[in-house]
Amino acid sequence: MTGQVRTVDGRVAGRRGQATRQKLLDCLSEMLSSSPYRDVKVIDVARKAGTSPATFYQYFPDVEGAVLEIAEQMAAEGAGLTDVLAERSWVGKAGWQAAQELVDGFLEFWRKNDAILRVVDLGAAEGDKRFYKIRMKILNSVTNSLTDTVKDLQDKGKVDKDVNAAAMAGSLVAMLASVASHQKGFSTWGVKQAELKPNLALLVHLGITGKKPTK
Amino acid sequence: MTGQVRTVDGRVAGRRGQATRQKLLDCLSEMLSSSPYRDVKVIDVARKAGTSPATFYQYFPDVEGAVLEIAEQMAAEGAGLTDVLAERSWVGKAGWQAAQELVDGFLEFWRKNDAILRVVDLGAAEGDKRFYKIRMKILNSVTNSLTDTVKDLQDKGKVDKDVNAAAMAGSLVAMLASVASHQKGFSTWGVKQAELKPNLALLVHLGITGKKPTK
DNA sequence: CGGTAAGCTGACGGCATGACAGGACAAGTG
DNA sequence: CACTTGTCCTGTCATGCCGTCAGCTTACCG
Repeated sequence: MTGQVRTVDGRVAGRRGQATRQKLLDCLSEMLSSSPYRDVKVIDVARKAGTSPATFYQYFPDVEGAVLEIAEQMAAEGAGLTDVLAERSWVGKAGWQAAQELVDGFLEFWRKNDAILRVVDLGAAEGDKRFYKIRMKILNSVTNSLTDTVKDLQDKGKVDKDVNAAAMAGSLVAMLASVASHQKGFSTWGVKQAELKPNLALLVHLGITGKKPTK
Repeated sequence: MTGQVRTVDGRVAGRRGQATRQKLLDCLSEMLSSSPYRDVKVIDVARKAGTSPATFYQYFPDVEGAVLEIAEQMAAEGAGLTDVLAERSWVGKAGWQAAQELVDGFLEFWRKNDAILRVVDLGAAEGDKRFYKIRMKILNSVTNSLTDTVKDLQDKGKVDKDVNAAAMAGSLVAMLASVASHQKGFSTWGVKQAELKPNLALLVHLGITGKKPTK
């Protein structure tokens, strides 16, 4: 299904090739964490990986292409977000707990992968299809799960019918993502992480169930 | 207050100088709307402005510097967001209206300035102080106003005391900003703008007042 | 051991960067 | 009108990154 890993000029990559390819990706990842996206140069990545720029171009069309690759890996292995939500009840105290754990898991996931995520976010915001597809892929597990939850509650008559489940879920997820990327901004602003989380959880709970949580 | 406009090498810019400087900024703005941030080159901006790269470097240290300048202008002139909220009541039907108008105004503002805003967002997410200061400046009017509203409702006993007003306001604003940048993402996802807005307004209302709106 | 494909790199033309010195230009002065 | 002054712009240049190619080295296989 995944197909073989191929070089730009069509050869199939063998063991050694895949290793250098991966090393390049790792180094790129590191670079993205330590310097602004705009200043990440192919030559630096190559140097850091102990190889030459030409090698980089053998495996990736450009920096963007490599970033997409990293994001793809993250989306694949990083089920990360999936299990945060599996089959949870949103009624009563369990609901409050679900909201809290969702927030926790989400922020943690974002913190771990912030460098790539903000590049993906930029690409998506710029309207690049490849980027917003992968962004969706990453957020899908959470968004879909939340959407289903809302629909479910609507069927049971616990949530107003005029709520658009997908829009609500998407908005909440967007909020979490945005807050996660700008945590530093919040703290200079005088809001500590510890204070932030319960408020986010509260908003999530309000959004999903329409009611204040019972704690 | 603003001080004189100065060139990089310290001279004060006269009438003609300010004009070309502004032209460069305008062209940069356009460029940012039409091509990815990473690919915006000084030479292109200069060409578009009918001048040379050397001229660009006379007025700005680099592309980042110029972007900050544009953002600063936007923050200054673009009170834009301020009047969306002036002295509004959040009780009863008025509250629902306030929420709707806030969402409307916010999305509109973002749509108008999306190109610069997403670059500012990136800079802020990357931890650049200059960028997140200006981001705060832009969002401050709304955030502060919302914060005050929440505090006010808390004083009147209408909102739980354990809500952190600033965290709540900040989170809601972050949500609006994020959704605004990714509207295209939402639409490929099957959620139309018209459906999005009321849901955002609902969330804002829930967050601020803790209650469902009376429509 | 020879053939084949994978893997890597030196080298190169092309282009962007960023600095400088000097020319063009407007405005004020005697 | 010539002269001065200070602003404004650009030609040019050294430097460095980009992206490609030909060609060399290495690994694998019969």
